[in-house]
Amino acid sequence: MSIREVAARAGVSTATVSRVFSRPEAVAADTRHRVMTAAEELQYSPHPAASSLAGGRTGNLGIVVPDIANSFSAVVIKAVDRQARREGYALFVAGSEEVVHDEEASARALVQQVDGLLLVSPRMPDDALLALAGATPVVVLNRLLDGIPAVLTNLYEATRHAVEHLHALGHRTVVYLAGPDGYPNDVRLRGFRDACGRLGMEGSEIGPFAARFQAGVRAADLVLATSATAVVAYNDDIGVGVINRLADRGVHVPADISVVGFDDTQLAEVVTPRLTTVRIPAADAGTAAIEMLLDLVRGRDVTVRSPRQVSAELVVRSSTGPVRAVASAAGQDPAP
Amino acid sequence: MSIREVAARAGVSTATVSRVFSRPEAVAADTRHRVMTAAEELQYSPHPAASSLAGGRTGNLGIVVPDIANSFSAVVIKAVDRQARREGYALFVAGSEEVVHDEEASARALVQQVDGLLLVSPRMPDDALLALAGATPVVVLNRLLDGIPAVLTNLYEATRHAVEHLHALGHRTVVYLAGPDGYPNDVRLRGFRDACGRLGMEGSEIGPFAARFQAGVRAADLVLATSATAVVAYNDDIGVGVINRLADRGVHVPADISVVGFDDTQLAEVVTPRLTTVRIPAADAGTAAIEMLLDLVRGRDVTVRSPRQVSAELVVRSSTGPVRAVASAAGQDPAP
DNA sequence: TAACAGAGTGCAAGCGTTTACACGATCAGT
DNA sequence: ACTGATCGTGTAAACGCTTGCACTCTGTTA
Repeated sequence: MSIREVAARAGVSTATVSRVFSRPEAVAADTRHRVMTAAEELQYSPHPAASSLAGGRTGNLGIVVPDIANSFSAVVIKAVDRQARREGYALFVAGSEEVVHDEEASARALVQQVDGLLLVSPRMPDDALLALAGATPVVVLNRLLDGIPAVLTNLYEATRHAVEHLHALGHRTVVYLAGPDGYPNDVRLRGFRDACGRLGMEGSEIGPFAARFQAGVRAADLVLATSATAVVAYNDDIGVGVINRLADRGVHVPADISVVGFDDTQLAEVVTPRLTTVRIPAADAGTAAIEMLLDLVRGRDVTVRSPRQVSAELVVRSSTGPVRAVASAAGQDPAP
Repeated sequence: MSIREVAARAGVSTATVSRVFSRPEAVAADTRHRVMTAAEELQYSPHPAASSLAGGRTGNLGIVVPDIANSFSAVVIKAVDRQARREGYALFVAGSEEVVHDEEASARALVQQVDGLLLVSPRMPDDALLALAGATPVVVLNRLLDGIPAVLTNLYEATRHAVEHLHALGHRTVVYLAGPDGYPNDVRLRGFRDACGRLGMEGSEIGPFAARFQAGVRAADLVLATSATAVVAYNDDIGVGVINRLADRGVHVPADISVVGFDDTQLAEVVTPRLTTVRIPAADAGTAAIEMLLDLVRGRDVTVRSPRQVSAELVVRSSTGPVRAVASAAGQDPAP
């Protein structure tokens, strides 16, 4: 089951067999057929480790994400896996569980056995990132660093839209529930602050929280301790956690408090009330990233291209509504 | 940055350097230190492809799942990834998107570059599975096949409990919404049928459906076309889809129809009404599977052990309730 | 003191490919 | 008929590591 036995059976040299598998068009048609039948009869297929060693290409790609079980990551992975397989690559996956050290270690471990690496919302220091990018083609999703090809979302704008939406509903005091430190949180936060500033709203922040349901549950009580009438949560999981806890405490959404999330997870469509959220097209982002990576791997584009944008947008549902008329003259509630 | 340069710098042979990295205890302490400092100064680390080729071990594990973005799969992957990294293995992930051919192809592609393979709910034919298992250590999750180490859930019993629960609530006509063909669906179905038979209930089946929210939405209308008062859905996604659509059609859960799901996804706790569901401890299952696999890989246990069980259990929430008293004598509703 | 065990190290033969280079054959252009 | 491309194939040297075997030392044991 090595190349030699195929070569012997087909009456050719190992070089020819090798070429049949790597550059078939460089081999005469009849020779090629002879080799291929021999290979099939022997159930031969090239040994990946040997190919990598000799050829320098591994045929593998790698992706490292903050949390595999997180819906956003999972969808990205799925899209990437799909595309990778279609292009004949196998995919390594590693989750950093949000700890920088593991993230770096995973990436470094992978770098030797992949042809390219995709980093999702990486939190490692700039120089670590650059070092990786020096060792293998790297594309990042959700992070901006000079010299590294990136896929970004227009989350800054989308966050502003979310805040404007709340403003339009009459909210004037609003709180942002921060997620784990890093680019994705930063850009939301900037968008939030800038929008609040521009619109003259009173915006405050609590956190950081883990990007999970339970963290949202916990956050809800902190929110109630403020005078905010609306909350912008780092992601849907947190947002839904907030909604749940608010319900337990008898606070109505959106009548008493409005909630908006991020990601447009399946969750968002399914909770009661349905969650207003900023949709981030995870699958598109994943696909865009893997495409850039493949271009890079194949050396198609040595110049580092400008970051590619996928566009997030606010999806308005039922978890946001007009602020309760506290001492307002403009009461417009119909009598029951 | 090859072993030779490290050897030269440390004044030893390449064999010694190799041993320092593979069996450090076989090298004298001072030599080891010399080698390690040399390696660090040179930023050396062994080339995986070369090690695999020469040593026959890859240091990689692989997992193939039906759908990466599905919450159950994602949690399994997360648990497996965690454990694998902890043990020094890198992890390949492949999603079959529920198509048998892709599943087989992925598994076969991986088999050459891993030391062991974990298949989650595989649907490939028995002989394909056995062929794989002949080529590399294989553990399956959610499938039973003689000679292949497996991790199973006591889903048969748990399904029975679900049906008994419905029976106790007075339901007599119940429908099962099937998921994709395969072991996981089979065992639910058997449990369902047997329980219905035993309890004298009228049980029917519709499907198969894709294991997704939208499929559940679609299924809901089919359910309403029957006279069933309760539905057992293949998983939470479908169950939640059903609930959603029923709500849209003005049918109340659980007042008019009861719904139970499987998996105890985050979704289940968050929808309104909260979903009664059979909890399958995905993380435990993943961990158990990877542990078996590692034992196998390390040759600790050549005898194929009996399938390991992780235990599913019914979690009763608000989506199941007493059947509506149609023409029953035992009305017990308090007047409003 | 001889014999021997064990620890530590080096030598060198692989592991299964890829690919630069060389070679012969075929073919077009002159 | 001669030159030079072009095509198809073979030869053989890597690629970077592991490991069986042999060797040299130190101790131990008798």
